[in-house]
Amino acid sequence: MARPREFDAEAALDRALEALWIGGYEATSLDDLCAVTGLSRSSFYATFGSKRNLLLQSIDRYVAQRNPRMAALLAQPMPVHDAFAALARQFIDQIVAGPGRRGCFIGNCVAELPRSDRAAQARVRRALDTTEATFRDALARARTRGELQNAADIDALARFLTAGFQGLRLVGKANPDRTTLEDIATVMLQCLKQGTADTGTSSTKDIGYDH
Amino acid sequence: MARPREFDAEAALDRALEALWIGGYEATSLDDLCAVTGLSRSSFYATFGSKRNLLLQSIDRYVAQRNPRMAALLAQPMPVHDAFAALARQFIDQIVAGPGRRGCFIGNCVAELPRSDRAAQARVRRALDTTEATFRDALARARTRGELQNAADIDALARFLTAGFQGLRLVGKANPDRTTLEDIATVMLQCLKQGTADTGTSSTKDIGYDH
DNA sequence: GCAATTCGGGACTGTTCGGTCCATAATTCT
DNA sequence: AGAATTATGGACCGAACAGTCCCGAATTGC
Repeated sequence: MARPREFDAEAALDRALEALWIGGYEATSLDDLCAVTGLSRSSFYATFGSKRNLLLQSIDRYVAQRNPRMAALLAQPMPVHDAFAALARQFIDQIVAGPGRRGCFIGNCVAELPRSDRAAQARVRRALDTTEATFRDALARARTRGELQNAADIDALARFLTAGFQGLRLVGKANPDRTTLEDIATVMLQCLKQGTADTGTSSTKDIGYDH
Repeated sequence: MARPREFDAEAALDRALEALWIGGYEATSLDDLCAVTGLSRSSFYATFGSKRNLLLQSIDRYVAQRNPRMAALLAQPMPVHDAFAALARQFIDQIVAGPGRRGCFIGNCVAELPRSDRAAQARVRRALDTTEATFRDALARARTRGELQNAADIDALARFLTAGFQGLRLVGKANPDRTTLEDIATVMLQCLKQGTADTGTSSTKDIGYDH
């Protein structure tokens, strides 16, 4: 019994997320957000409540979009090391090509948002936890496949990889140099190499990048 | 032949840097900066030129202050692994205790500053290069001491550690949990363990944290 | 087609932003 | 002492900020 809304709220959220991702929270104005979403101010407030609320929704949206894709990539039938190497390669490709040079949205938020903003801090923390859990699942599956020593601390590895990828993407944002990023990834993923170190191809450099 | 300035420009820069570090660039206003430095607006502009210029100076100042301290710590007479573990421990202590929960100023800048800001991007990139060089020096010295296999790729290790510490501090800002951070550090520093893996105490967990 | 209801454009608000400017106070040299 | 010079405080500027509001337009059920 009323006029239906003329826009797709989810699509608007996606575009707003992208704007926040590229520009940062503080530096992106409401006018910017309205322009990129195509919404008027009233529609914006009716849909998202406030700029801050949009940020929180954007964080959730980012996780909901990206995490499944990452999980799917890691679920491919290949050794864990290779799976994580594929993930690293994907990030590196995006960074070098350009579109990935905005860093990780979560990482950006962690860096920019003040400690005083409890709600936002909780969100980003949960986002990092989600990544960590996804990594842990992949590692646990690898262990049941016998790829990791049983002694291997899956929790610690997952945490390390979460931080490691954040570091990779942060450095990549400042310095989008393929060689540098591949160096980082190579050493980072050494921790996933088989315990039997004499596989013949275990130079420090070799994780499958063909350069 | 004129009235001397009544404040210490360097001390003012230090306090301004701290404010930018805590609050971020966009979220810190000129009024904030004047308040924390004690300067009036005119003195501020006479000294720093502009807010943006202050940011650039702050980045340089941060590097000039922190890097020597880090280099000194890594130059202590101990195995490289232990030296880097000491560095990690220091960061973790600061994060858990509170004052380190602002993250790394350079990392924050990388995350917040837009790609379009070429000058600032160049500065932070140089800052990361400085860290990398400091790490590389420490690793090179370790190699001459015979602590690393000659095959070890010093460059790659230095780049990895640069990214790794950034990741550690970023995660620490969002999740200041000692155990999590020690997990990250433990795995991260595995790459510095002696090639002879059977030193008896080489569980994944053990890098000297006494918890 | 008419009443009810909701949407959306954009004008509007008070505040804060980065930056400028000037009158005054403080200091030095002669 | 007085002229010259410079630092300082704070008033001031136009622009941009996040958020509010209202009224015309559009769409529904009846």
